[in-house]
Parts: sequence; C-alpha cells; structure tokens
Amino acid sequence: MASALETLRTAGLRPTRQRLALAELLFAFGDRHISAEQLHGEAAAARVPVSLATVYNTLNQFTAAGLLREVAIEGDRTYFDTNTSNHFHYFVEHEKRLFDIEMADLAIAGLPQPPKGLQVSRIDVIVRLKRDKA
Amino acid sequence: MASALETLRTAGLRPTRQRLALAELLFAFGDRHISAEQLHGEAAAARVPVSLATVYNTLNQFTAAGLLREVAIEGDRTYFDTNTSNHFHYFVEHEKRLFDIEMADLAIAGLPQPPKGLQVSRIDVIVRLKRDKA
DNA sequence: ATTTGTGCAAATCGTTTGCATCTGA
DNA sequence: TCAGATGCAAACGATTTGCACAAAT
Repeated sequence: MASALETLRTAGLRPTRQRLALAELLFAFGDRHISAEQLHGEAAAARVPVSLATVYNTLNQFTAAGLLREVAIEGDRTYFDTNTSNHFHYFVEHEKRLFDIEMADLAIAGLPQPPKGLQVSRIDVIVRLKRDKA
Repeated sequence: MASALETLRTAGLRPTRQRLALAELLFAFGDRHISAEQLHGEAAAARVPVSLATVYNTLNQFTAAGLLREVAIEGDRTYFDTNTSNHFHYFVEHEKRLFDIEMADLAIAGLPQPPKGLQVSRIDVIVRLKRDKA
C-alpha cells in the first residue's frame, strides 16, 4: 500500500495537511464505505480540524482522481467506497449499512449488447438485505 | 390493466381527484421511469392542478403500497418506476436516462448465502452506459 | 360528522459555492 | 511569489412537514 503522500502525488493532488489526514483515515484500514458526514466526524475525533465543505471537496476530488468510487444507494446520503475495483454490494436496509460481496462469488450472465453508440461504463449490483422473518 | 380507481381501492388509498389523475398519468402508458418534478409537470400540462408536495406525498404512498418502486441512482433525483416486477436497468450517464433491461436476458449466478438473520429483499442491477468512444 | 387528503409556505437535509484568507511548491 | 486549498457562511435543490382548509366516506 502506497503512503498517503505517494497516493496524493500520483493523483496529482497537492498533499496538504487535511488531504493527507483524510487519505490516511480513508485508506489505512482496508476497504471502507463512508459518507462525508462520517469522515468529518472521524477527522474531528482524530483532532484534525477540517471543515465539512473541505471534506466534501476532498471526497469529490479523490473520486475524480479514481481513488474512490461513489456507490449508488437511493436516498439521501452518498457513500464513497475506498475499493475502486469491480465488486458488488450488500446493503442492509434497516441499518443503512453497506458491505462488499466478493466479486469472485458473483457472475452476471446474459447481458444483452448495449444499444448502438453506447458502451458499458460500469455495472452496479446492490443486493438489498432485510431482517429475516423466520 | 385495472382502472385507476380499482388500483387505488385495492391499495387502500382514497381515490381523490389528484390521486386518480396521477395514477392515470403513471399507469396509462406502460412502464415509465419518472421523477416527482416530471410528473408534476405532466399533471400541469394535463390541466390537473396538483401541488408538488402532493406529488411527492402521492409517489411515496404509491411506493409504500407497492404500486411503484424507487430506482437507486446515485445523485440528486429520485426516480420512480411503474414496473414493480423484478427487472434491471440501463442508465445512460450523460443523458440521465433510465430504461429497462429485459429480465429474461440477465441472470445472476453465484450469489452467496446472505449473513445469518438477513434475507435478500431485492437485487438492484444498474448497467451504466456511456458514449461509445469508437 | 369524522377522517383523510391537499396546498402552501416554511423548514430540513445533504451538498455546493463565493470569497477572503492561508499555505505548499 | 502565487496558483491552488481551506474555512466559513450563505446559497442551493430536492424533499418533507406544519397547519388551516377542503373533500371523501
């Protein structure tokens, strides 16, 4: 795993105090699914004063740079995923919790040819889970 | 296809003027993917004065009653789908346009057993399309 | 008559932006 | 130095809600 500093350099982003701190929080612990609000909270807890606006800006910049990926969950919050490789998600509806499905486990078959002039950019799969009634 | 009136009765919703009109617009033309704003516009065009708040309330009620389904597209707008059966979607990113993938075409294999205490509620698949570079 | 729905405007919530001030190269 | 970054507060757009009025049973 590259250091936060290298990661930022490679992405062409200036390694500022707050970007370094946020990168550290995001990438130090393996795959994470996090919202801006949560990350802002973590930064505060880590005694790194960052404004919420900067957290948003930073998350968007990281996403544009390919360091993060947005996850499409309907509703209010936007989730960012530190795992940018091809993989799918479970979403626990009553907890609003998101976690990975190992890509190897899952395959999609029979996808028709996309319409002329269009190509597949990405496939998002969200398996929504609810409490077992049993 | 049941009449808008029957549909509402079955769903246990009072068939008011505006609910009837909205149901008519939603279900008269086969499968649709529509936002609250759009529906509000159509109602206005059809000379049915409905407030935007009522459109939102109605869409949510219809969804709760199982007449509609929300489609998970990240970002601002929420889309409602009049097709509540199991099916997947294409999303044209640069046009923000949404359309169905015929369910028959697509299969998901190798889905692991969900964690204990949870069951699959629904599977959302969104195939994102972008302009062909060719 | 009672319950439920509607409209409006104000409130909320997540997110973005303008602008003056700082900071890294 | 000086482009680029940050912080704050104000702006924003989609959605929700409180409340007085109207309509359905």
